[in-house]
Parts: sequence; C-alpha cells; structure tokens
Amino acid sequence: MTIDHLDARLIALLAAEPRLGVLECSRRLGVARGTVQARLDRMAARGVITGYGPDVDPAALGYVVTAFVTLQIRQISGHVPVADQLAAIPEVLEVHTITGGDDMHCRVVARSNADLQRVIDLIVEVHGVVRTSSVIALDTPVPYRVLPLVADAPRQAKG
Amino acid sequence: MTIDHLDARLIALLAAEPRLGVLECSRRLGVARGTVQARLDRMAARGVITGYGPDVDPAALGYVVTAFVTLQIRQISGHVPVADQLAAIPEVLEVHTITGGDDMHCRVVARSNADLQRVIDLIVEVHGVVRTSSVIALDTPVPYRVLPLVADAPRQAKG
DNA sequence: TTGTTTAGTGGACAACATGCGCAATCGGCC
DNA sequence: GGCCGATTGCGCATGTTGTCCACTAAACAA
Repeated sequence: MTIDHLDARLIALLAAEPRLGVLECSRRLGVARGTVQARLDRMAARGVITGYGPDVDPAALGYVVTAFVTLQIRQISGHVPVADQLAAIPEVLEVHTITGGDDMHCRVVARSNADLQRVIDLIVEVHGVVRTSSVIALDTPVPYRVLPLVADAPRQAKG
Repeated sequence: MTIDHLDARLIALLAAEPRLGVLECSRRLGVARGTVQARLDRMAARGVITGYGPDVDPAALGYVVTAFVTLQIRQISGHVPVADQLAAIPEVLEVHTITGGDDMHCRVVARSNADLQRVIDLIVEVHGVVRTSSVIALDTPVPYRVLPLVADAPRQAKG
C-alpha cells in the first residue's frame, strides 16, 4: 500500500521535468526502460498517480483572488445536492465536508474582490445553504505540493 | 491576459487524455500541428500552464486523513519564518496567509487520526505559532479541478 | 535443497512522434 | 492596397514508443 524509493525518485524526476519520456527517465535513474514503464503502470493501476494533466494557474487566467468559504447547510436536505449545485459554479475549485461547527469548506477563486462577492452570492443562492463565512487568501507561502510527502513515504514504510 | 476557445479545448483534451502527443491533439482538434505547439508554448510562456507533473494521490500513499489547520502566529516574528518551518513538514501540503481572526490556513494530511495528532504537534512546535484550530475533511464531493474555470474563461473574455 | 514466482535486465523490431525549417495562405487592421 | 501575426501543409532526420523475447537475480514455500 506504499511506494518504493525508486518510485519516489521517478515521481520526483517527472515532477521536475515532466516532458521527459520513459527512455530518458530510465537513463537518468540508471535502470532499464521496462522497469520504468512497469513502475509507472503499477502506480497508475494502484491509483498513486491519477494523471498527468496540465497544471493550470487560475491567476494567469485572471482569477487572481483566492478565498476559502465555509458553509452551514440545512441538515435535512443532506450535503449531496448542495455539493452538486456548488460543483456547477466554475469558480468553486474544491469542496469538502468537514467536522466542527460548520459543514462544508470550499476553495473559490474570483477576478477581483468585487467579483468574489458575485461568486459568494452564487453560493448563498444554493438551495440548502444557510450561512457562509469567507476568508481571503492574501499570500501562498507554500503552494500545493506532494513531493516532500512522496520523498518521505518510502522511509515511513521501512521504519 | 486570458485564453482562447481553442486554448480551452486543448487544455480540456490534455486533461482528459494527458498521454496524448502534440500530433494527436492537432488531429482531434482539427488544426495544424504547429498551431497546437504554438498554443502550448504560448500558454506555458504566459504561465497559464505551469507544468505537466504527475498528479499524486496522497490517499493512495496511505495518507488517508486530510485536515485543515488554521493558525494564529506571534505577529512580531512575521509570517515568513513560520511558513518556512511549516514547509519543512512533508505532511503540510499547502499554506496560505489569510484575512480574518486567524493568520494562516494549512492543508495537512496524515496516515490516521492518531497520526494527525502527531502532525498537529509538529505544527504547534513551530516557533511563532500561538494557537491552532483543526477541522478534518470527512468527504470531498468536489475534488480540486480547474476545467470548468478553463471552459468559462473564453466566455468571460468575450462577454 | 529444489521448485516457483516476481522483478529486473538487455536487446531487437516496426511504427510513430518530435523538433525543425520553409513557403503559402488567411484574417484583421491602418 | 499593403502590412502583420497566426495558421497551414509539407518534408526531413532523429529519437521514442509499444511490444515482443530470453536471461538473471532474489524471495519464498514445500
């Protein structure tokens, strides 16, 4: 249920230079091409690697404002229909149900602070949403990353 | 500062089948190969596409618990040294500074609820952190996605 | 010990994609 | 009309992919 040191190196290599082919990877890692192919296939099959999609920066598209919105929902209706409606809003990038006083946690983006108000209004209009609370992300000193975790996973497995 | 409808289709296509080559993309989109290459180069240059790194699922690595931790920090020290120390913890996937009563917002993962306690302890030990508050993500009805935004961006530009 | 399974290696092959440059064409725009 | 950037269609040499194969090495159970 975990990964190898070679797996970790392979992921790190691909993360650093994603346009690399299988052959080039095998050369840099000092293993046979078939091994790299097998490892990639296995990790894809196990769900460790879910894809190689292009990483798009919303800020470069003009969505320079990021905010986190927590929701309280009418518990009668359940959270699934609410989530479905939230999913219909393009500016809602992510939705989680959470523990604590609130029920849901969303990441949203907008073109400006004024535009954020529009997006929040869309969320408030969702049937089942009772109350929202927003905080704006001012800066992102650590952008989303998995590499340190990947580098650590083999160690965790051994120890 | 925004993207084309063709750009959007190209990103959507690559997101759906990331292993596709440039030539195959050009065939499916009904344009010349050079056009696809030019578009990809331009989007990469503009920062719209930041990379093609392998998407790793922490859950598949055994990190099945996701939590959001908000921090209050000692304002004297500033947030940069705190962020640096947080960045040294592999389980901390993301850090933002935020508006509101708290100062920072982190996404963390752990192998279990008990393991989450260990990670939170690591965060509390960070010099400058005064108080933390955590919520656990129970479910993720909308996982992180940018495609709807990408599909919407050309429309926003026109209208 | 022996036999079995699994992972890795090194090599080969045809088919295909890539990076590159080039001339021609299209569309908008002054 | 004349200019410009974007796009097209083309060809070339080179490198890569997918897919075979036989062989070795290590782990493990009987």
